[in-house]
Amino acid sequence: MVAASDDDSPDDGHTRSDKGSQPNVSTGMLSAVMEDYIKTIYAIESDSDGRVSTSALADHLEVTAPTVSSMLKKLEERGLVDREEYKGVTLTEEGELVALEIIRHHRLLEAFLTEQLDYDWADIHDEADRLEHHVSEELTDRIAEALGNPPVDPHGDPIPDADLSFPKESETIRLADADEGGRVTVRRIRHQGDAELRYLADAGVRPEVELTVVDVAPFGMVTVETPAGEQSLPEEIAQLIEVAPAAAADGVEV
Amino acid sequence: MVAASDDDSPDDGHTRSDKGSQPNVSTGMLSAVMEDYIKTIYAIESDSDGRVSTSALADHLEVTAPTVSSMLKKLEERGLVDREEYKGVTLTEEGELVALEIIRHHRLLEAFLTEQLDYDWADIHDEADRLEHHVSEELTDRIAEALGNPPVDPHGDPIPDADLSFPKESETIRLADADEGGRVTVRRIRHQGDAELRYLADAGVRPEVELTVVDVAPFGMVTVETPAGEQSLPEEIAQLIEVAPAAAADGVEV
DNA sequence: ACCCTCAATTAGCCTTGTCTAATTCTCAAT
DNA sequence: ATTGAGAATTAGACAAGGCTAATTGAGGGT
Repeated sequence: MVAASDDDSPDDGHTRSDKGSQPNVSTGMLSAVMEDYIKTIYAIESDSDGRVSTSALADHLEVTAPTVSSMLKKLEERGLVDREEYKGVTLTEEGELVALEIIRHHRLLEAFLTEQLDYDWADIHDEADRLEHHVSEELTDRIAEALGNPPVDPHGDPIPDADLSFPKESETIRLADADEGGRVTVRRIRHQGDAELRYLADAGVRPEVELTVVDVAPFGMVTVETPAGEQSLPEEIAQLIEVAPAAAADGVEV
Repeated sequence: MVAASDDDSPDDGHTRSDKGSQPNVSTGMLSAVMEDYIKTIYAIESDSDGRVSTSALADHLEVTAPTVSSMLKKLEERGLVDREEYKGVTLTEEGELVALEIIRHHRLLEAFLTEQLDYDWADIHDEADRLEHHVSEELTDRIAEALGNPPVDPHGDPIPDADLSFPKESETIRLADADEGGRVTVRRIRHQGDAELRYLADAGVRPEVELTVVDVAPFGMVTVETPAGEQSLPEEIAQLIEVAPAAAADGVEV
């Protein structure tokens, strides 16, 4: 009964055949590790234009440069990145699709964890990071449906559609650049680690919340009035918060 | 295990002092593969008393016997199995706890997929098999809570509590042993592959459904009246169905 | 132009989990 | 008691991902 013809387990990146021990090279079926590289290349590409360097990847992925170097060669062979020796890589079209797929998984998982399972907004990253590589497209789509195909995740980051295109984003400015006395709605919180998220969650600053900008100090410290009270935010933090004028964004719909 | 470290010559005490490698040894971090071995050992142990043989594991896991052999040594080192050379293994207490944890993950995931995401009852196995190794205890417990801590999964298999003890099970008999003309409620469907589940799902036979046993043929073919009509089930299938008298099991409580 | 530094790559080894081929052990049948 | 079949284990390889040490390339400063 080993017959199993369509036994697809995209799960571990091991050889899937019976006897022939034929490497799964061809297309499809990336290992979780490769997916992480692709996702990270995409992320770095997104906010620092140009090629992505070996060392930048090594930093983000917390592995050594030689490890990255050899993986980049494999990704190049798979046609997922364009590589120029000693210069770094960029994602190919196909690589970008893979990245978007993973981002879709990740953000929908985050939305699901917060909305259906009552997870704390600032505490969902690790769970989603692990799960994103193991949920099927089927499950992803069902989650999306259960949530009503949300355009953004709990941090306000846009969620690619099933066809992997981003929904239209609303216009935003940095909280650090807002006018004193202005009334704004938090739209998105950019983030890398968990520390800032924790900080903001505790301060009651999260997407959908309306703020009044009380004061912008000379060196960037921003004081805002939240529903929970007044909060002072260091500039580094204020830079991560994207807001829209509260008036223009009336209601809940966008 | 090959040449370097994994020889089990009686008097080869050290060799294990490598500095560079971070031994995840101590308890806690098992690989997904190891978890699969543990889970499978538990499953085989459950319905065929005694030690679990290398070849039985090789069959179930679809790997070769030498692969199993070397893995069993590792599991023994981790204290998860008791191993007797050439005789097979049994789970230690600790190994059993690991197994129960995985079973809890698996069955709660199955329940969640069917109840909250509208998955087809017979189609959840693969998804749960992949995910069970990657969901945290936190997530597992939240899922359990969201479902109201169900005692059984969609196949009627009992779900271990958070403390890993099984809930009390209701008394059942095999459908194949039921009296002709009797009225019964389906309690549980035992299964290994997906084929029988598909068969039964299509026949409208699933847990909670009430059946009337129309006929039990000499060689085991059982004919039942389901809400959807009359169905004839081969003996192999009827043996997988556990039922309780519909009268005795009135309501939902037991 | 020439160095010197630092990033990137190559070389070589490790650990997991898997495989095939060869060997060894067990046990039931003679 | 012996033996032979079949199960289990050992031996040796391999692919994936990782690491350290050594080497090579790219560029900026003088």
